[in-house]
Amino acid sequence: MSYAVKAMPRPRSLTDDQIAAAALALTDRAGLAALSMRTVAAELGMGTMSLYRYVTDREQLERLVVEFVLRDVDFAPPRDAPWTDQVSAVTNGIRDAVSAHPAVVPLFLTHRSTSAGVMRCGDVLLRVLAEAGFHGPDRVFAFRTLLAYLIGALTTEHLGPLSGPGTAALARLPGDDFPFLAETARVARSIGPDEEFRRGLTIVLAGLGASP
Amino acid sequence: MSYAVKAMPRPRSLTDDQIAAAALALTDRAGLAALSMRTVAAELGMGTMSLYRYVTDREQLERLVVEFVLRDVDFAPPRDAPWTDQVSAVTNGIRDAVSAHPAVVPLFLTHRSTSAGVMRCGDVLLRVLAEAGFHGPDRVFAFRTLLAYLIGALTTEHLGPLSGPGTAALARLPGDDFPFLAETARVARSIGPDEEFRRGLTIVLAGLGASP
DNA sequence: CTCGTAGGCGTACGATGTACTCCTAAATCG
DNA sequence: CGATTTAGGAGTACATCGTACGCCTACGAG
Repeated sequence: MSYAVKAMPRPRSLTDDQIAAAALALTDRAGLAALSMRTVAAELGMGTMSLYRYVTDREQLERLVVEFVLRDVDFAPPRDAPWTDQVSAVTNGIRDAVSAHPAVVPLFLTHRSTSAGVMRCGDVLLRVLAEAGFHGPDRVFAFRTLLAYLIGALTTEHLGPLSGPGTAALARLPGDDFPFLAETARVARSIGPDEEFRRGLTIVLAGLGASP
Repeated sequence: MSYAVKAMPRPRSLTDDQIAAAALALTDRAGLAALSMRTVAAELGMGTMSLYRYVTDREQLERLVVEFVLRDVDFAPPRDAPWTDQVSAVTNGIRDAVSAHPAVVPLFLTHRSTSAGVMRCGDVLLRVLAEAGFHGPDRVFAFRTLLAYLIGALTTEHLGPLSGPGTAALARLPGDDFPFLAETARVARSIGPDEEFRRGLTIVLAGLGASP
């Protein structure tokens, strides 16, 4: 051990961001089902098993993608605006970043609790709520309600937006089986996803404002 | 063709319900990851490919499970109660049925738009909203917001209830990185999933009541 | 009893995640 | 400058998945 104690050969040729970008590009282009170790490795121009030098798991690969998408979120809620506007800013920022890549929405659900980016989102949101006067259990309920709405809205938007084919199929139903569903679907077809999300968020915020 | 026009040999030995019950039992016992064509067939005591006589797809298998779980929902909202109570009754009924089988929650997201049971839930909810005076786009927004909350709450509850290990891990964080998250997690540890769901629903209902 | 339908299932194929093992590129130190 | 050492790159292989295909046979109607 007299020499060569610190040999650091073959520097890593890939950064996490390069891997995440390749995986995200692939997913955007061919859908989440096309995301696999083999396809990502191919996208990076390397052998399948080489990818395992940079990533221990398929799960960690997915985490990289989640982190990568969330990095574009702007976390600077206007500090002197009403707290509802601040919550709106943060929530809309997250939603805009995520729904720019619809195919990866399911990954956010799976890795919700193990991603630093997701936790940063949560922390910012909780800070706004704390400054708005939410404390103790009330803050927990407010936070989880917002989170549930955000996750649910992203999910429904991803696998069946109002203006998409699912709603169209419902509207085409003969009115007998599910009359209200059919009628409402006809109204819903003309509503875009942005308006839907913002109106829903307004409803939740109104509910939050009613209690404290 | 003079005879044997109606030969119906070998009657089906399995009902949809039997298949769904077997798949559900398996999933409850061993988790959603253990649900596969082979395991369900084995649970039913038959060969793998025999299952395909009753089910065209893995997807249809999952739909059977969804339908089966939803059949236990009681759709009889108290007709002379305030509409908020009626919405609560329906929503809580769905949530109770689904969260009795936590492992299948992801299936509800995947098959949300292709299951008769799910559509029945939607129709009942829309009827209550219509009778409460919601019309046109307002009804759409109210419906989708409730749906988003329900789906989001089920999801978050499934893969990380407040009283679970995820929250505990957050509470153990050194306060430096995500101070609000850590502090809030400490408060949240003592909140049960039932209370969380009901309080969140109350918030959403308050928001719905504020607008019309 | 006969016959045709449809249930039961064994085999096989492509895709997936990943463990194991090898070869070799390259940075550091003598 | 060359030797040494460590880590990157990759081929092979295996278990598991969904499922297409085709064979055999149980069974009920005639």
